[in-house]
Formats: sequence, structure tokens, C-alpha cells
Amino acid sequence: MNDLETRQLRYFVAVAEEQHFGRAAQRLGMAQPPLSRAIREMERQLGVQLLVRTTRQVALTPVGETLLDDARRALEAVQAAGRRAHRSGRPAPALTVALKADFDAGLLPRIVEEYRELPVQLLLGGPGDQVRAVRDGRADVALVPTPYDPQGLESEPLVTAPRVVALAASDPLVTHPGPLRLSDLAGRMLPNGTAAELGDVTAPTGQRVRRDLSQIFSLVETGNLVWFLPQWLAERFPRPNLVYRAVEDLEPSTLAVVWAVGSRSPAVAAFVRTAQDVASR
Amino acid sequence: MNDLETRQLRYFVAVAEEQHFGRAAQRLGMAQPPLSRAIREMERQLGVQLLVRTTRQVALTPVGETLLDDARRALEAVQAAGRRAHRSGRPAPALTVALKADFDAGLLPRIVEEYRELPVQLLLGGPGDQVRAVRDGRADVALVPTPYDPQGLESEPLVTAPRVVALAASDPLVTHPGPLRLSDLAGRMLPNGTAAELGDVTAPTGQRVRRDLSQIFSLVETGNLVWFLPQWLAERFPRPNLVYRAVEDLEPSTLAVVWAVGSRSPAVAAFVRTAQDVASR
DNA sequence: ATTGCTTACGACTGCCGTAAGAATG
DNA sequence: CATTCTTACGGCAGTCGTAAGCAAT
Repeated sequence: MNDLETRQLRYFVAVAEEQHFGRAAQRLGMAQPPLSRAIREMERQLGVQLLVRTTRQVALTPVGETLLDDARRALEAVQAAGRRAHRSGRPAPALTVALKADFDAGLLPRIVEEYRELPVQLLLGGPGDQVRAVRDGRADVALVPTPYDPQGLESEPLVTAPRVVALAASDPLVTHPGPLRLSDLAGRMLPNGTAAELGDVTAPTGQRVRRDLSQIFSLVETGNLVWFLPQWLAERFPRPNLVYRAVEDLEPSTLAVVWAVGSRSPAVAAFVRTAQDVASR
Repeated sequence: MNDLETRQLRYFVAVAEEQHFGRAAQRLGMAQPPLSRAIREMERQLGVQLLVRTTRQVALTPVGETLLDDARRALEAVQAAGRRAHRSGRPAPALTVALKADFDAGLLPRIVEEYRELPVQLLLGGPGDQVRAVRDGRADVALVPTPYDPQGLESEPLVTAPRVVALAASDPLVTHPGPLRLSDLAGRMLPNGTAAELGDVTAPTGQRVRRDLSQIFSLVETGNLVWFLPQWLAERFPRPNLVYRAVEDLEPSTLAVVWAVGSRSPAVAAFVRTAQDVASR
């Protein structure tokens, strides 16, 4: 019956994240006392203790942990609702497409050219930003390579291409006889700072890469950093000191167009169709 | 930055659903004027027209349509957050399992017996109620047969079984020579009141059945209503005037255990494991 | 003794309900 | 002309900020 209010969720998330009422209040632009009372009122309303406070430490109870997860999701959904409504009502509406620079398999120019429903606005971002932007309504669609977190999204695959490994030209593996396998690369460092292990090597193309492309390329050229990238990305960046080689048991990558559940407006549907058309040629 | 409040979303959903300010206000337990102002304030805040009002008609604009979808989802997420926190703080917590009566493939008694983490509370409901209950936090897990709407849920399959068709004993198809095919059943009425067509016949086990089992059975026994049901459900209900027959190109049904994204607490994880154990024997 | 959450209290913003107004079919 | 959304206005609940209290390191 008595739902939580967005304001309460915002307060709780701030306190839970800061683990400190003072800093949370500052972040929210308010004084501590009302924040303190609001949380207490929330606990009373739910009949649950969310935080254990000593004067030196604020910690989440198990219930608080799960509420933090749920509250983040709920706030994201509320923001998505507001943002999408706001954006679609603008005088000169545009379709916002989120993608990571160069991760378009060379399709973007042709898609934009053939898509004539609306002006296209690009939203460039780092890894993981794309799906987040679509989920919270800042973008209408995104182009992302697998693997990505599909929660709250629908998608259509565009192109599936093998991934290759980027090696320094001086790397002994360049002259490795026969096809490379993942086991040949075990123990090398990945761009996210972890060592490549057999169960781990499929992830780095996805979420956790924190540097931009040229940085990664120069790290690969110099050290024994390895990087897995889709074929089409390798083709776009021929570099003198870099060699791309196929890896036999490396899973291929699929570039997909994704949109938020329930937001398949005519404009989005047309974009998806255009992207599929272009990709199938 | 200026998020919508839960209250505003509730108001908007009520008006959008009733297409009438008066009835919506009544449903919300308030007077029309503040409701009218709240919606107008929302429109101003978003810079978008959500409804077109004449004094005789209230209709949604396209933007309003998409906001209605998003708002429903957002409210569901907020309610889920509140409900889960509330329930997990109860003095004698229990694990609430949502299912449709008899749709447990005979597994439930053994699962409940072997699951010793918490008391188990059952939440019975009609088709579609289960996933909704899990999504909005009224249940921790659910047992559901495919197909179901997987949005916001994670799942593990338990058992996959062929589906069979229930026919009246007097039905000419009972003596049909050779294996039945879906095309033999085209045009028959389904429990949801629509005619069975080739592309349509996989749905009825799922969402839209609105009668209970005994009603459906008697309708099958009397008229030319057809019903598709999992093998294990047919086995549990041998009925004198009913014949179950295999259908060659009818997709099998999988009974799955589902839970809300991010709510895989230890108790839930243990239940899932127990269910899988029981199902695999 | 200092840091930091909580309680107390006065002020205010903003929402609600009643009553009157305007517009549509 | 009747129904129904909107505007106007007075009352009130709920939230905020400042100041004082109190517990833990």
C-alpha cells in the first residue's frame, strides 16, 4: 500500500554508498538531521533495520544490502521513465545512439545515411556506458559487442565475427607454428590488469577495459599485454608493430543493436531494421 | 536531476488507465483538482504533453503511451524494493514460493521436504501471477512452465517434458491414424477464446488462460476446445472422458524455478539447488 | 575532547480539499 | 445543459534547517 518515495530511495542509496550521514547529506545538498530522520522513518515504515550506526561507523545490514540493490534498480527505472518522456518531447527530436568509438564494425556511416526517420545523435562512451545509457533513457539504442549485461534490454544481432589476438611484432608467438590456442596465451596480462587464465579470457573485450584504444595498442606493442578484438576492429587499425593472429578456441564476438524493454517505438524499430539491412550486405 | 516522484507515477498510471480524471481520483482516494494539477505539473516538469483532454475524452499522446509502460515498470521496481525489504525483516521469515496450483510436475512435496533453510510459504495464483509476484517482491521464487515473460528474472530449468493435447473421448481425432500434427488442430478453440492457428498454438499454456483446470477440462470434454498441457500434468489428471495424445510438432514445456534479478540470497540459492536436486532424480 | 548521529523546535514549502469557472458534445 | 476538466484559495501535513544533546573512540 504505502510505497516508498523516490526521495527516500535516493537518500538511502546516498547513505549506503557513502557509509556516512554527513557526506551523504552534503552530496544530496541538505543537512544531516533531516537525512537521519528520513532514514529512521524508512526503517519504521518497513519495520526493518537497514543500517547499524555507531558514532564511528555506518554499516549495512543484510536487509540493507538487498535494498541497496533493489533501490538502485528502481531509481534507474524511474529516471529512465522521466528521461525518455523528456527527450521524446523535444521540439527537434533525434534518435540517440550510444556506442564505443570505433566499435561499429564499420556499419555506422551507412546506417546513419540510410536511416531517414530522424536526425541521429551519437553518444560516445567507455565500456559499459552504452547499456547503462539505454537502460536509464539517455540513449534510444546502442551498438555493443558481446558479451554485455542484457538486463532490461532487448536486442538483435547484426554481425558475428571471429575475434583475433593482437601481438607485438616482436612476440615469440608470432612465429608460433600452427594455429594459436588460448592455452598459449595463459598468464599474459590483459588490458584490465588481470592475468589471462583459461576461464577468464573471454571477458576483456567487454566490460572492464579502462583505457582507450591507442593506449591499449601501444601497451600491446611494447609489453606482453595481449588483447582480443573483433576481426573488423583489427582490420580498421593496421599498425606496423602489431600482428593480429587467429586463436582457435576464442569465441567469436557478435555486434548487436540493443534497446530498452518496451521502448521499441517506430523510430527505434526503423533504426533496428536499417541496421540489420546494412549488416546483411 | 529532478526525478519524478513515486506519487507522480502512481497518479499518472491511474489517469492513463482509467482515461478519466474523476474515476482515477476516486481510485486514488483523493479529489480531482489536485490530481489534475499534479498531472499538469508533471507535463510542465517534463516539457511534454502526456494527455489530450477534451471535457469528454482523455487520451494518451504517443509520449504518454511510452511513459505509461515505463512508469508501470518503475513502480513495480519500487514496490519490489519495499516489499522485499519488508518481508525479509519479519520476525519469523519464510521463503515464499509462487506457483499455479498443480503446475509443479509433482516436485513440490519433495522440494519442500528437503528444503530446510526456512519455512516455506506457498502463494497460489492464476497464470501470469507467479512472475509478477516475484518481480514485485511478494514472492522470493516461483515455479513456472515455459513460456513466460523473463523480464527482470533469472531462472534455472528443472524438468523438460513433452506437451500433449487433451481431446474429448468422442473427438474424431482420437481415432486419427498416425501421429497428430499441429495442423490437424488448426481452427479449434483454445482456452483463451481464440482459435488455434499454426503460429499461435504455443502460447495458451502460458499467459492468457483465465479459467481454472476443472473448468477447462469440462470444456474439453464437452466441446471442441483443445488444450495443450505438459505430460506430467496430464498424468496427474486421468479423466474418463478425456484422451491425451502426443502432437508431433508441439514444442515441449520446461518447468523452471525463477527469482528476481539480484535477489539470489542464500535462502533462494539453497531453494534453487534443492529443486534441481529433486528434479534430477 | 572531538567526531558524528540523533532529538527538539520553529519556519516554510507544497499538497490537498472545497468552491467557482470554462469548455465540449 | 450537463458533464468534466481547470483555476482559485484557504488549511494542513510533512520536510527542512538550526541548535542542542549524547555516545563512542
